[in-house]
Amino acid sequence: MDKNKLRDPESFAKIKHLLSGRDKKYVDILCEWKELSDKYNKFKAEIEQLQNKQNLASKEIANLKAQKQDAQELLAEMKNLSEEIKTLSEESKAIKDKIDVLAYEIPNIPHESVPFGKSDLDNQEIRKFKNPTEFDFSPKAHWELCESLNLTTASTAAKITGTRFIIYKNFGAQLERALINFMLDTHKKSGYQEIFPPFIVNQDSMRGTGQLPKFKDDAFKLEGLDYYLIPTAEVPVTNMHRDEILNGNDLTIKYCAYSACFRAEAGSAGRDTRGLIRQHQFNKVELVKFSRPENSYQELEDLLNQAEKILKLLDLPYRVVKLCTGDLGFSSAMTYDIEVWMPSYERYVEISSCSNFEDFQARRANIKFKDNPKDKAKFVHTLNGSGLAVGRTTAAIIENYQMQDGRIKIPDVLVDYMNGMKFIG
RNA sequence: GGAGGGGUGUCCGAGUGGUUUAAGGAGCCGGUCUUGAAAACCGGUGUCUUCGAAAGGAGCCGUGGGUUCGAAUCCCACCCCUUCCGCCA
Repeated sequence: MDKNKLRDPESFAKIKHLLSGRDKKYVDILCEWKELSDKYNKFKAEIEQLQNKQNLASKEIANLKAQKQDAQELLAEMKNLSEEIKTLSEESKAIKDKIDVLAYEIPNIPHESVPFGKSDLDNQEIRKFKNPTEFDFSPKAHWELCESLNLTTASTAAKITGTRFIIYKNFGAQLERALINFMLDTHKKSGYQEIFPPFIVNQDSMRGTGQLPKFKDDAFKLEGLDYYLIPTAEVPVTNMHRDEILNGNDLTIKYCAYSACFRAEAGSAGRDTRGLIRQHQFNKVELVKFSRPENSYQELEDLLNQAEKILKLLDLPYRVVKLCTGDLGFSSAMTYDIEVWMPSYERYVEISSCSNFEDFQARRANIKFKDNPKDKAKFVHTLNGSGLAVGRTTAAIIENYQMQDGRIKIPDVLVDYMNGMKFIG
């Protein structure tokens, strides 16, 4: 939280207004947080004054001892002072702990341009690419096609692991792999540096990008260890620069990374149970940027275009929506979702989420930059977006590219990645 | 998994209770000298938080506790790096 913005009454009012777009309760938390912060600062000032006294006396004691003089009186006095400081420190630490807990409860402040709204129904459609696919036969759902073409098996996955896991087989496995390579190659050509990160991270990393402490039920934690399975490559890749001061000349830094993603999906039991749409483990290619604050919204537009490029090259119908305040993720200041047309659902389904976190993650992860060694370090802005969710892309291709005879046409850009194959089936 | 060594500023590195205001060196910035450069010499050079108009104060030697009037230094726990052994794709 930027304290300078809270100090100015006008911008404080604005922040409260924007936060209320998410939920009124956050305004209360913010106010409580601010009150405690002020209180804590007063404590701290008082303690520091006493510490100064202590430091000065300490030197005097050293001098007295060096000159073999008696320091008993001063020592006794300092003992009392030491006790006093200890008591005050304990009190102030209790306040600080409360402040920290509250701080992690407060979501990012939505950008001014984010539409106010309660749910995904209030999201704003920005643009559309192609019209929903029309068929002159009755199209099948991807889970049916996967079954008939022997591309996946959910039942075997259920045996070896459990529900909401999938095994890709044969050309299904190959299509998934082809898409990963196609996506990474495409992003790399656009200047994104390729990263292959660990799929397990520590608690500090989960905290740095905002997954913890608030959303711990959504994550898989390794038993007895301070390790978590990553819910997205955003976590390891953003945290690569945790506790660093970057050279301003190196910005904007652009990364792309493939990873498996692991999500407990707490609270979504029963939704999208069939097919590839909602799994505990799925593949994703992620785009991550570290930007100068003044450029971050232009960078968001570019990031969005980069993600859209994949769908355009695959020639899949999609639309872009701007999320409203009520649908906005906890850490994000502004988010565009890209939704692909899914014939079996007869609606658009999220396939990418592109967000500007401004300095929200940078503050938690302590990522700064400076142009000159003598400058004061400033927080970077972090951004990321899926480019794209691979499993959902596979599903979208299977459904949108299906033919009456039950075969699936391979999108032109993928033919080389499929060793020249033009159809599945 | 076992045994050892280590973590100090941008880097190397000294420092085992009190002028440590973290020595010294390298690098970097500025200056002197020089036709220019190098060398030499002189000066400067970490970061974060908070109070403050400023001066200044406080914190930071891997992290968190503890002992003490006072901790880089002593004690406890943890993390990370590294070497050797074991295991292993």
